[in-house]
Amino acid sequence: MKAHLHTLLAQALQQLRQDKLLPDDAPTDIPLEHTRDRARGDFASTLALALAKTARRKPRELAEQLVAALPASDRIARVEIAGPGFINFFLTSTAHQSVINEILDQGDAFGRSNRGEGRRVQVEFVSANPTGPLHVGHGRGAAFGATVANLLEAIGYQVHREYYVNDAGRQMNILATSIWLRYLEHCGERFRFPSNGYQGEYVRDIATRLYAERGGVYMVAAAPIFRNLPQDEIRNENGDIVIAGDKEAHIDALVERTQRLLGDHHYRYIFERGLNAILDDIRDDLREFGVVYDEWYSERTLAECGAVNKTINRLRDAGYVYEQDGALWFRSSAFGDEKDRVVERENGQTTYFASDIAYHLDKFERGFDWVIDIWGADHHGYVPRVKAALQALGENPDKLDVLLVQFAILYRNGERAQMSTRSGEFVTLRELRQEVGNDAARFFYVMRKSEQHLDFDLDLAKSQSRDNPIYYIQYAYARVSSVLRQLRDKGLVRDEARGRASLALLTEPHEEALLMALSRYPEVVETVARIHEPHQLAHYLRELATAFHAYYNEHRVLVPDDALRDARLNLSLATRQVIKNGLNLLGVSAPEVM
RNA sequence: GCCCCGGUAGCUCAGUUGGAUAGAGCGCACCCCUCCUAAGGGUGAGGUCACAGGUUCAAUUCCUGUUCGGGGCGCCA
Repeated sequence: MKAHLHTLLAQALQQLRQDKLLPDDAPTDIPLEHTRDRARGDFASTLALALAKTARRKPRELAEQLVAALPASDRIARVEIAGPGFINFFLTSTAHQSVINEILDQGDAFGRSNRGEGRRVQVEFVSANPTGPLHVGHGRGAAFGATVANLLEAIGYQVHREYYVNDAGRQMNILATSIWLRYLEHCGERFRFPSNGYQGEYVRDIATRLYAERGGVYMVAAAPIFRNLPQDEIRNENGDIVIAGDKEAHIDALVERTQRLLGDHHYRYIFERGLNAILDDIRDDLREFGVVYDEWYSERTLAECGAVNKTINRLRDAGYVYEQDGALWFRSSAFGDEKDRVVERENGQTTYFASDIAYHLDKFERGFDWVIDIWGADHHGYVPRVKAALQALGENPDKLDVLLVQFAILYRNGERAQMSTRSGEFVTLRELRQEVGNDAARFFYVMRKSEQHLDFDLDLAKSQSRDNPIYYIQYAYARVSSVLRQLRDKGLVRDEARGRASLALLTEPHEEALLMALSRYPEVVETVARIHEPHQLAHYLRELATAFHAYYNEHRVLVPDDALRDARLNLSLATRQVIKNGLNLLGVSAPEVM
């Protein structure tokens, strides 16, 4: 409908241009939007106001000429000029009602479009280090990323969902070492666990499984392991330092000792066992959350195939690498970054940043038209250097969009609840899903603008009332399903064709309001997908549900009049379809019964 | 110090990229089931859109500055 009006206005604009009523340099954009107030029609355009300046004409006069030049349309009841020069369009009832047929014809496809024209876009999200289970912060990235991907798919992009697995580097070595130490504890050895080791209960679980599978083959007496290591930092229960030390140096030395004592073969095995256990857990967790990937991309394979070194060489060849203090630096400041960045350390190891450049170069070389990264907001300072690197490598940094997601803070009984009561660690995504359910979690995570801090109210997410938007929306869906069951129980049969022939009977204000809401859906999807703001879809669905509940409360669907009943059933089913389509994009289920 | 995000009703937040009288939910005060799920609907009170300038026919929206809150500024990942 909006496109139709847009075409009409474009033709009118063209007409005025031909009649030399406008200068050649007049703007060609045509503003058109839904009105907030129905008294001002269905759509309003500020075209005349926008043209007034360059044309040096009175806006109202221009508006009159534009309206006079508008081609006739049977979908428009009348056009009014209001205020300083707004052009207000009032649609016919038939035009309002026709959206029902559109929805019923298109079904699950209603709201989808081909704006993206099959262009390939990669969405990389979550990508948490595989050193432990996902926590609630990752959950927001997962829900947001999955929804952004769904939305882009809905508007015609070919979407590739990817998880970057940081399976190389220091953190993974610390994990392998932690597992081995817990394994030794399981074997009966006693020692002080390193303060910078992975303390989580899941590490013990992996160690216990390792013992069950392999027995005592990795057993080594604890005492020599810790001999002559740099002093660890030791704190008491209150967090006060009891013995000062260098915990970083301690853990690094411990990792080295672990590798030496175990030997390469055994070390690799424990490393792989830990990595796989955690990755399997993350994969299961996300799949249960409705988040599925096309690819799990390994950082290690990048290094192993020499891509990291090759990338550094390419940067060097381009003249953006220099040596200083024994390290190799990338001159990112040449591309707007605030300072240069190390790509290879004094000890010869490449940095995480170097891997990331290679990874992003690889993304571009895989031929994506558009690359989207979804990161935690704490990584925002990282954006300029990645873009700088891409530019230095001759790629177009504008093809990369980085979307930042702020933290989610859990609240229970009005108080912060970041820590799990059971383990004393960060609440995991799995615990959250078990507590509030997948639907509420998916919905609450995307309810707020991503760059806004999210206060996640656990009590609200669990409550079954109007306060809880997810129940409120799902309830609207279930109500329509319930009406259909009632219809059957009364021995009545729905006649869709009769309903379609009787749409003119839908003249109640509540029905018109509902029709208006339904007709907005395709535009909402398109806008929300384009600007990556799923929260607006969540808000739209609540508004749609509000319109339906108000209607349902005021008028009966199952009336004796066959024609009216079938028309209302079609309207109700169209509403149900749109709710389902919208919830589907958000990864939320639409239950038949509640 | 520099960078990013935010400041809108008592609370939590929207505001369709600059439009007409700034919205919703909760909370508060009332009202509505002989009737398809009251897990619902309705009425009312509640605002200097942080502050000060600027651009514009038009600013909550864009620009500059100030202020308050959150986060980030490693040869960590």
